[in-house]
Amino acid sequence: MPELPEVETVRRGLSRLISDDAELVGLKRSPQKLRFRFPARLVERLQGQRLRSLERRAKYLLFQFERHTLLQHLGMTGSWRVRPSVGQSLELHEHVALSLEGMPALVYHDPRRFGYFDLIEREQLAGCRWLHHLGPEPLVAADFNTQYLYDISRGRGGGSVKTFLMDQKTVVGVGNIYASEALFLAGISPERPPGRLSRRECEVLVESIRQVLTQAIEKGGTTIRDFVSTGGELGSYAGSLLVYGRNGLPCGRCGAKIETQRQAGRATYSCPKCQR
DNA sequence: AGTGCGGCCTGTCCGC
DNA sequence: TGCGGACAGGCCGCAC
Repeated sequence: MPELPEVETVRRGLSRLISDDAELVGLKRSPQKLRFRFPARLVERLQGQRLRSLERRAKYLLFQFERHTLLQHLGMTGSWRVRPSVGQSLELHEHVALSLEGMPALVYHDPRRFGYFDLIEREQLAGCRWLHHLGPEPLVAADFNTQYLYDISRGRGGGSVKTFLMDQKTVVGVGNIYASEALFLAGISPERPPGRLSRRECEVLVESIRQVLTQAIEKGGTTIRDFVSTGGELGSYAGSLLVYGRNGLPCGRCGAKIETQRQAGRATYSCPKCQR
C-alpha cells in the first residue's frame, strides 16, 4: 500500500483523533505473526504510558510514548481504522487494537501481513535496525537537494535510476508508483544509470520528487486498490497519475503510448518520447 | 560494495 | 464455474 504520501495521510488522520497525552489503557493483539514477530512483552511494557505524539520517519509511523516508541510499518496492505470499542475478539485480518483513554479504539488491519510492529526505547530510536541506514526525508530541503543527489549518484554506473530512487538509502518514502511519476515529470528515462545524471538533471529530479509527493499528500494519497485512510477515505491522487498503470494509453504531454517494463521485479511505466 | 532476487502473505483478476 | 498463474503500493537477507 503505502509510500510516503499514504503514510503521512494516515499519520495526519490518526493525529487528529488522538487527544493530548492520552494514556494507553489497553492493547490487544492477534496470535498471528505479521511479517516479523511482535516484540516481547509488548503489552506489559507499554501499558499505562502516555502517547506524546505520532510522528513519521520514511514510511514508518512512530507512536511516541513516554519511554518507548511503538514503530509501525504498513507493509503493502496495512491500514488503521477506528472502532467505537473492541469486542471480545479481533475480526478477520485485524492484528492490533490500541485503546487510548478518551477515544475510540484504533485497530490495525492487514490482510497480507507484510506490516509489522516494534517497540524501541526512545533514546535508541535513531540507531535502531529499521531507521539507522535510511537516507534523507525528501520534503526536508536542507537534507535532500541537488548537491546531495548528485554526490551520492556518482560512481553508480550499474543499475537504473528508478531502482536507485526506490532505495531507501538514497531517499526515503519513494516507492514504485512515485518513482515512475517523478521520473516522468523530470523527463528522465527510468533505465538511465544514476552515475550519468547531470547536475541539472539531479536538480530537476529533486524538484519532481518533491512535487509529486507534496501533491499526493494534498490529495490524501493514491488508492489503487487497498489504501484507505483512517476515516475510510480513499486517496484521490490515482486520478492524477501521469504514467503509473497507464500502459498503452496516450501520454498526456505528447500522445505517445505509455510503455511498461520490469525493473528489479517491479513494473515501471514511462513515456518513450518524453523521457530520455 | 553495489545489485538483483527470493521470500514473506492474501486477495484479485485474467485467460483458458 | 473452476482453476492455475501472474501480479499487487515494501523491504530484509542473502548470493553473486
